[in-house]
Amino acid sequence: MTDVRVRIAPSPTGQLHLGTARTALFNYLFARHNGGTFIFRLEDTDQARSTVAFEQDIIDELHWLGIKWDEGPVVGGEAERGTFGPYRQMQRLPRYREAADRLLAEDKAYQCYCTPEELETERKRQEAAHETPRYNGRCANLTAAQRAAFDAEGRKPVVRFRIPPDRTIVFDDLVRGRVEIDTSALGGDLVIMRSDETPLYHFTVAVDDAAMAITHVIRGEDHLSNTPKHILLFEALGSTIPQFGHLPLILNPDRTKMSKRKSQTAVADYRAQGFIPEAFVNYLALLGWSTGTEEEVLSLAELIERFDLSTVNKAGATFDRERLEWLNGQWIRRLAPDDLIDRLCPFLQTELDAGRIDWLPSDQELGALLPVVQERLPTLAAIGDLIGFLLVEDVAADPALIVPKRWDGATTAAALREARGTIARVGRVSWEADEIEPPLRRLVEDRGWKAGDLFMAIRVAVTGRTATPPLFDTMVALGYERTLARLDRAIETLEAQSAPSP
RNA sequence: GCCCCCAUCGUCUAGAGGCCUAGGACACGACCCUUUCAAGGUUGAGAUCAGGGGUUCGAAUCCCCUUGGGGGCACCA
Repeated sequence: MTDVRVRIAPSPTGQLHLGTARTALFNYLFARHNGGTFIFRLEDTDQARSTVAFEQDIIDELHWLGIKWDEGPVVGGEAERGTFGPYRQMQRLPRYREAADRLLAEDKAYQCYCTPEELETERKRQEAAHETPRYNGRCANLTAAQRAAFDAEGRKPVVRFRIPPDRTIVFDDLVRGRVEIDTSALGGDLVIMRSDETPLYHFTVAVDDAAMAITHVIRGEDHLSNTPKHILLFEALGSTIPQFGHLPLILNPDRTKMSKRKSQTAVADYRAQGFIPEAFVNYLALLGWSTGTEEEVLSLAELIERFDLSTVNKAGATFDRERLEWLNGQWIRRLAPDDLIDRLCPFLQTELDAGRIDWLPSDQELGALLPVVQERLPTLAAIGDLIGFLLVEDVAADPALIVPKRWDGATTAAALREARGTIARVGRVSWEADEIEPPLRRLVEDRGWKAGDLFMAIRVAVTGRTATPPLFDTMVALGYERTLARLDRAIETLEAQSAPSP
C-alpha cells in the first residue's frame, strides 16, 4: 500500500459535532494503525455560516479528544504543518478557480446563467409532475453570442460540471463493498462555482483531496450517494481516485441521523458535563465498530493497535448515553489520584461559581477523599453532588429524613444526643474513621438499636442527605467541630419539633 | 417521487455454512457484600437472528422477493 493519507475536513459552521468527531477518530485510527498521515483541513467556503468561534471550538475539542493531526492550517498560534497547504479552503480559492477554468477550457464544464428563481420554478414544476428533480441542461450548449447577451444583461453565471447522462459509476467501498450508481440519478450537471466565483463543496473536496494526495476518503454514509460526483470530478481533473469508506451514521433514539434538534451533538457539551476524553473516544470507537473480541474498555493506543476499517459495521448506531456514562465511570476509576484531582478542579470551580458550595477544597483535602469518591463518580460533574455538603457553612437537614422509619422524633433526638456524646469522647486527636466506628457500634449494641437506623440518622444530620460516601470517612472529612455542630443543630431541630406546643 | 445503503436481545455488538438449544456489554430484576449510595461478585429475564421463498446434507451466515428503516437528490457542508 502506498503511504496512507487521510483527512478530516470539518466546516466551521457549528460546534464540533459528535458525528464529525467519530469520523475524525476513525480516520485518525486508520492513519495511525497504518503508519499514515492524518490531515486536518478547514472547509470554510460557506462564508455566511462559518465563524472563528466555531473553528476554535472544533480545534479545542479535537485536541481534547487527543486527536492530533500531522498536517493542518495555522490555528491559534500553531504554525501550519505539512507541505500540501494551505489547509484552509478560503486560502485555496485561486486553485479552485484554476481547476474550474481548466474544466471550462476542456468543455467539461460550462457557464450557466439560470437564476435561482428560474431554477426554483423548474424544481417546483418537476416536483408537481412527480419527476426527479434535476437540472434540465438549458445552458449546456449556449453559443458565445448567447453568453454575451446574458453578460450584457448583467447576469453572473455559475459554472456547471457536465455529468455524463448514462454511465454507471462503480466503486469498491472499504466498508460497504461494491456500490453502483447510475449517473442519471445525480440530478444533472453540477454547480461547482457560485455566481460570486466561490467554489462549492463537491468541487473543493475533489480538488483538495487530489491536491493533498488523499489515498482514503473515510466519511459518513450520508456522502455515499454523492461519491459518483466526486469520482467524475477526479476523472475530469485527471487525478487518481482515492479509495472510499463510508461509515454508518450515528443515530438519534428515533433512528434518524443524529441532529442537534433531537440529541446533544456538541462534543463541548459532553466535556462540560464531566465526560473524560478516554471514555469518549472509547465510546465513539465502539459506535459502528468492535474488536471482534469481548474487550470493550480500550485506550486510544489500544484502539489504534486493533483498528480495522474492514470490520466496521454497515448499519447505523443509536447513541446511548447510559453506556457512555458507564464507560466514563470505568475510565474515571482508572485515573491516577493526582490526575483525577486536576480534572476535578474545574468542576468544583463551577460549583463555586454557581453558589452551590462556599469554598474550594485544597488538593490535599480532595486527595484524602478520593478513595471513597473515585468509584462513585459517573462523571466529573457529579463531584458537587457527592461532596458538596463538606464545602458549605451549614446544611439544613430535613427532620423527616433524619428520623428512621422505626423511630419517632423524640427517640431519634435522644439517640443522636447519645451518639453525639460518644463521638465527642473520641476526641479531636484520634479523629479517624476506625476510631469513631467501634464506640458507636458498642452504643448501638448496648441500646439494642439497629446500626442502620442510628447511622442513617447521623448521616442525614451531618450531611443533609441520605446517599453519601461512607459515613465515618465523611465525618473525618467534615472535622471534629463541624460534625458535632451539625449534630447539635439536628438535635435542636428535632427537639423543637417534638416538644408539645405551648 | 427517483437513486443508494441497511436489517441479530430495548441499546451497542459477537457471529464470514455445521463450534449457535445465538455469546458479551449497557440498561433492567434478584441475590451476595454492606451503615446509605456506589463499586464489585453471582445470577435471571430479554433476539422463533424483520417476513417469505430458494441454494445446501446443513443457513443468523449465500441468492431472490417483500416489508421496514435510513441516507442522498441546493449557487449547504
